[in-house]
Amino acid sequence: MPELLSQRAVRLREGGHKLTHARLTVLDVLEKSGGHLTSTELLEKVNTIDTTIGRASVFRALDLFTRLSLVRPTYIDSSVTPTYVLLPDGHHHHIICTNCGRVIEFADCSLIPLAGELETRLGVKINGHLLEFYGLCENCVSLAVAVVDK
Amino acid sequence: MPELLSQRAVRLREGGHKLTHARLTVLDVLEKSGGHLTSTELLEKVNTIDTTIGRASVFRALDLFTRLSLVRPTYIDSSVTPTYVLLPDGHHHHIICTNCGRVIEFADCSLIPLAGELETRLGVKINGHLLEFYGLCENCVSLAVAVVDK
DNA sequence: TTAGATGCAAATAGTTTGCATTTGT
DNA sequence: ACAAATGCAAACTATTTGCATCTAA
Repeated sequence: MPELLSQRAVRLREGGHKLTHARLTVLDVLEKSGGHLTSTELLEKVNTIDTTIGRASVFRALDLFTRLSLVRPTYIDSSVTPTYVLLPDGHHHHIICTNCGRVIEFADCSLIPLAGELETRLGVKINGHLLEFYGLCENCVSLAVAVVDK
Repeated sequence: MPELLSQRAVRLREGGHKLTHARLTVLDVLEKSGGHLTSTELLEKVNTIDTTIGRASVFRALDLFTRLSLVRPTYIDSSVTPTYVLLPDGHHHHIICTNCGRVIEFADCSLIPLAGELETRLGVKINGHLLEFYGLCENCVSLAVAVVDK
């Protein structure tokens, strides 16, 4: 357990949730790993730190963190188990490399005006959105160029 | 099984894959549903059409379709099982009513400049995107207002 | 002190695999 | 004809639940 509380731990407490050993350990592992862990990987890492923390608590922590938007499950390529990413701020999107599966996050998105326009034009009320770009990451672009160059 | 082949079925065949009854049925269900089915929902719907189609074939079809980019697993809200969306054929996007499940399509999207900017800033190559808005459709907005008015 | 959280183990859900059989081309 | 795909059932993996106990506030 870390001595000083991370921003996210503070948000946990402010949400009226207890800062338990299990939760803080899960959060710590996520923060140190940079995210993109499957629940199984997470469980393993948590258990190398503390063998007594149970499977269920890890899942319950993930569920809670997701509801609090501290974390978000993502699905890359055809894999079936989600990987969990830390959400640095409330709003970000992904560029997914269709070659190597790498996920790049970016924060800015220019959709608010579009959302507003759709609301007035179609009479709907928009509360959120999902935006993902697909393509090649920097590495895979280079590889593709290298292949072409041959 | 639909009498005339959808665009996606054609792409399947062009990829050298057989147009089997199981695959066409899965595709048909996906296309008629507007997407966002979990594997379990999909399996159920497929089995209301044809009881003899097995679990495994549905999963194998989903896997194949994903590799061919006909479909993509996505996440909405905090649910843990992916839902499968059809990747758009032409260029259009969805507004999904989170209350009644209605899907509204719209064509215009202002993402091309953003994509271009990301390409230069991050060194990636962007080939496509998935954009969905979540909210309330016109009907459900009215209902919500009615409730508030009481 | 006590509501909320936990660990455990058992139950359930979701997915994959091996193999004999069938089917699309 | 025959490679590819299927259905089935069993294996496997991932997640959830019930409950007695513990712990952070």
